[in-house]
Amino acid sequence: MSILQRKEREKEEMRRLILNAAHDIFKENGYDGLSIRNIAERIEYSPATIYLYYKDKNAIFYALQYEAAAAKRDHLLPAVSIENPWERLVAFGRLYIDFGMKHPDWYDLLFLTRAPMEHLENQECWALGMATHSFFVETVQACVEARYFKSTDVQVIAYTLWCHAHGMVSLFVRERMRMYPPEQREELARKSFAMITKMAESL
Amino acid sequence: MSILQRKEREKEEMRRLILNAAHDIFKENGYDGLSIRNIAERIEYSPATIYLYYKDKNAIFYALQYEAAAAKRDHLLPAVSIENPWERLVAFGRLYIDFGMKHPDWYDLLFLTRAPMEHLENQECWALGMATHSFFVETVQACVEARYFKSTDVQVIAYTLWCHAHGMVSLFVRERMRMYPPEQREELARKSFAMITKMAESL
DNA sequence: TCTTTTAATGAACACTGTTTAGTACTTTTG
DNA sequence: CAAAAGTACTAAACAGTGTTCATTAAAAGA
Repeated sequence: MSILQRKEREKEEMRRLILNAAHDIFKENGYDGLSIRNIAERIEYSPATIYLYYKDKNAIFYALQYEAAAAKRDHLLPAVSIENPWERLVAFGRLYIDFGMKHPDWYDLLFLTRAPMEHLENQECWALGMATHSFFVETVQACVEARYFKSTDVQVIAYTLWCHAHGMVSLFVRERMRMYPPEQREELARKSFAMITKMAESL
Repeated sequence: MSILQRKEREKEEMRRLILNAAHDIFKENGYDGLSIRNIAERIEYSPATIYLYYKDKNAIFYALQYEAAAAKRDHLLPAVSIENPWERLVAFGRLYIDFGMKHPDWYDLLFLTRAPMEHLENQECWALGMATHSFFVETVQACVEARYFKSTDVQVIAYTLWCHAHGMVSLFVRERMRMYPPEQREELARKSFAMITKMAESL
């Protein structure tokens, strides 16, 4: 039976080898610069071999997306341990935006890339993202229960805050802020975050 | 001299013929389904001919983006004539979101597609977009002057509102709202818009 | 009419994702 | 141990993509 285990382990190692190569190329050249053929070249196998370990390029995309989701979760982790719900919410928001600004490629992969989501073959990634999202919603819930807001509609509050943060990051990532000089952009983002938190206080 | 005029006119007609074909294919199959070769096939010319009228595929992308910007401006036009600045601002926001929801492909082209913006060869489109944006900022300015807000930082207010609207539309367009059942999504967007306007009132 | 300029294209190049037939090696079976 | 079965891998091909260039056909100017 051990021989099957070894084969299984080797298969897993090969999958990792491919994914690591994909990850490196993605970091160097973005998703546009990532092709089955340059993955194959980097790991010194033929392009056809990759199809023995991943169904198609989408499968590799999904695997990368999972890595991005894990990186995002790790980035947001420091907020989890904050006791006070309002402070936790603010820290979460700040870290979310920080993640997007520092890792535009990963944010892109998670939220901006047109992906064939309808098949939801990407269950693990979706589950991970949902867990993070749930934590966010629960924090809003805690704030509501502690009467930090006048409104009690948890879903709408959470959604509204998320839209604002996502809007900021995606306008930044996709370079749609050219009307503001580069050095002003981060300041604007900071001020806008301060404004939305102030607005939320009297919500 | 008239012969040169005719040539110029014919050149312009050919550019329109190409762009109309591109526009049709884009509407039918999205930007992914748009290729130089299927444009050529539709207008019954060889692919190489297209390069006599457009530098490359990016040039066609820019031309389409301009059409999208014009469509957006037209969609927002009804708000312009509203006298009261606050009502004008609310109408503008509502129409902006409405445009994005009804024409996801165009919104995509304008704000979500990764485009080589750095060369800003797309001056006309940028100018058109800026004009629309300026109108928005001016409306915020008018609201500030009429003391609809406590804050007087026009730029930050405008940016914050834009981020929220853009966040809503882009999460919708890129299908990142699967945690909410489809019939709930529009309602959530409506409620969130109501919430941000209420927040803005006491801003 | 002859020459020059212009418009259009066929064919090629260098890519892309993906499939398939066939080879070489490993494991299992007789 | 040798033959059969199964597995890992790849070369080559297919159908696409954007783009370039030499060549041809037509129009314009002399």
